Amino acid sequence: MLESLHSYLGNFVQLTDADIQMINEKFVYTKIKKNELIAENGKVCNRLLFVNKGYVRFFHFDDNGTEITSDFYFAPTFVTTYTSFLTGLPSHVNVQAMCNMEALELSKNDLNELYERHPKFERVGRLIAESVAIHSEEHLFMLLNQPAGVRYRKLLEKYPLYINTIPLQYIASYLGITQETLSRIRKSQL
Amino acid sequence: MLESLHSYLGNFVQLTDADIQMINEKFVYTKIKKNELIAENGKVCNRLLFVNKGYVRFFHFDDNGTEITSDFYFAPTFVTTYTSFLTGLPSHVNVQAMCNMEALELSKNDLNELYERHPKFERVGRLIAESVAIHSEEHLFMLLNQPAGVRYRKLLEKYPLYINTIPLQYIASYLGITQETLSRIRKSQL
DNA sequence: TGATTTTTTTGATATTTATCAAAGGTTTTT
DNA sequence: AAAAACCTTTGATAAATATCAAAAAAATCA
Repeated sequence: MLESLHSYLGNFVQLTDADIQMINEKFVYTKIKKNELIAENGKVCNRLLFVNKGYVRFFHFDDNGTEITSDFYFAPTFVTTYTSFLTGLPSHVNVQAMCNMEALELSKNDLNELYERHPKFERVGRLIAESVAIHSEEHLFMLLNQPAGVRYRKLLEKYPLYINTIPLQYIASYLGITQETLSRIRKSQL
Repeated sequence: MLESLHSYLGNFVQLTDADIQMINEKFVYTKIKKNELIAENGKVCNRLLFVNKGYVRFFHFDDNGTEITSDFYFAPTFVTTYTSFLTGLPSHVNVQAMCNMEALELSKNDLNELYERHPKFERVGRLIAESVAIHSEEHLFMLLNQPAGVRYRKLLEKYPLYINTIPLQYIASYLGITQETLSRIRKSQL
């Protein structure tokens, strides 16, 4: 578990033994059950989780009360409600574990302490922020001006391992369509 | 111009005289004409611009050859094709100046030198990356599962000063609709 | 200013997608 | 294994949006 985190961070910067020790001290092992909410609408999110197995779903309710899935993050990855965590404002999304998961948790205070103590972590923070920005830009591009069937095919190409295991209802709103429409698209593409 | 950059950066970190001098040395003044491309599809983008007046438009062509506007950035702001600049891969978008603009330019090499020399800039980089991530998440949320009229109204609320001055054709694809539809929406909301 | 080009609007029609209701499947729970 | 809960599919219809073509309006240029 910790090794998985080390190797994930190793993609961004080179870690010394001292760094690794600091990491091991700060991150706390947590178990999260399937469907549990990692972050909640209306509450400030002060957690940063490193998830090394499974995936999470981001969702919220639109003006009509319809549940909208806005994002998925697949392990190995950091998970937090980015906007809330960064700004300290209440989150407008929920984050839900889609499987029983094990994770390593870091509080916002501890993260800031890492930032203060070592510029290397500042760099990790920057690189992760950059990857988040790229991630959501990709989602954006997929949504813009392509018919739903094309969007679905692109999603399949991008996450071939996952899409067929995620309940259809969640994928639908991620693509900006209803479940019924996605069901028909799937059928038509067999 | 430089003062505007200092004050913009001052929102993120406290700058010392030495920092300011370093900034003044690295950033180069540039003029950019209306409609000029700041970055181009297929080319690697190695520029980071600080724009303190006007705004830029991001666009690309979809599979049918239709031009899609994917983003706007309004001064004062940094502008770059984020993904290309960060990854070193060719850009898949074009960035176009929407007015005659003046800007301060920083090369990727100089930026990296700033990062190496001073962790403070690493932090600025992180904070800017974070704000970019938030920016594109907001666009994403707007697109997800709301009828076009609602999306347009939200856009108006968010950028009241700008939307009425941006040519309608560009706003349309940003909202994920055609110009004709946007024209009708505008009419219906008078 | 008048001519030219670009942008926006309008109309008619086609296509895509949503909605609502109900029936089948699957999975989970007891 | 049966019951309950949940998820997916199907059908009929309505609503939203796209497309194509042309006219009107606005901006730019000579």
